[in-house]
Amino acid sequence: MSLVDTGKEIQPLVPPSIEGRTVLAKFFQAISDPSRLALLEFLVNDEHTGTECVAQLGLAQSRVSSHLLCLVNCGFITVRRQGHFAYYRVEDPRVVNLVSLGLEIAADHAAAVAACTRVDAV
Amino acid sequence: MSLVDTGKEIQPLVPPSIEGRTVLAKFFQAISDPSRLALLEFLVNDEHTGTECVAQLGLAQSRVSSHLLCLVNCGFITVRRQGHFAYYRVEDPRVVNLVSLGLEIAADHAAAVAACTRVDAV
DNA sequence: GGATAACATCCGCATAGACAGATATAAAGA
DNA sequence: TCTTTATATCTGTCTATGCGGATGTTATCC
Repeated sequence: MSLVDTGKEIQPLVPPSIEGRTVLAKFFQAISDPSRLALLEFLVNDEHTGTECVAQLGLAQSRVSSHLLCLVNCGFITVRRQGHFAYYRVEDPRVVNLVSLGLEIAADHAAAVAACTRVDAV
Repeated sequence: MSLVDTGKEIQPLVPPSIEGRTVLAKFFQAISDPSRLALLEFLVNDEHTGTECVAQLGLAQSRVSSHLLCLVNCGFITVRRQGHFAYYRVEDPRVVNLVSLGLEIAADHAAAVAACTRVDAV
């Protein structure tokens, strides 16, 4: 039951339960980190191994591995294991739409977003 | 220049600069909190004052005020000030599409998302 | 003007999470 | 088997951020 484009029908935008909202919040949190966004960019057009992702980001291998597993768990990328390699890539086209739409909205408010301290305005 | 539905053209999904990715990450982080998602749900069909939002969420007024300002800064809701009241609501229809699409994808991976510790898998 | 009400900001606290380094696991090759 | 390589997990540290309470600011009402 898609909630997209339901027009005037009053449907819950987010789950009414605390559990449901927590899951949705965690889902969005997966793409709330510059390193994980860089991984999405790197994996959107091509499949890459974990080692290639480490080289691309320049972060510790342990950190990149955790980021990749997080993105897999939350459904942003898939992993294909072959031998002792893990090949990651963005497979769900909805992910591209989601991030692109976010970028489009964020671009309209870039200055305010950058200035937003998010909690306890300085 | 919209990046949505560019088909096969290779366009950056996320900004190539660290600054751009940081802004996009902060933007998504605004909807990475159950309380702020509850506010979006509350404000998507009707305009409400800050006091009404406090009553709806059951959190401290200071906290709800910070959440609302965060959502305003990041472009998720708008505020209309009249007298000593502030009326908030979701005005940009893209916000509804963004959150709905997120919910749709998250629902397909709900169990894994809930289990995801996001960092340092237990 | 003084009191009240609505909202914003400041403060300290507690926890979540990003990070690097060390270690564990698993597969491939000598 | 032993070594090497690729990936995953564990540990400790530091910063970010959600929280309530206190205070500041502005507008309305008496």
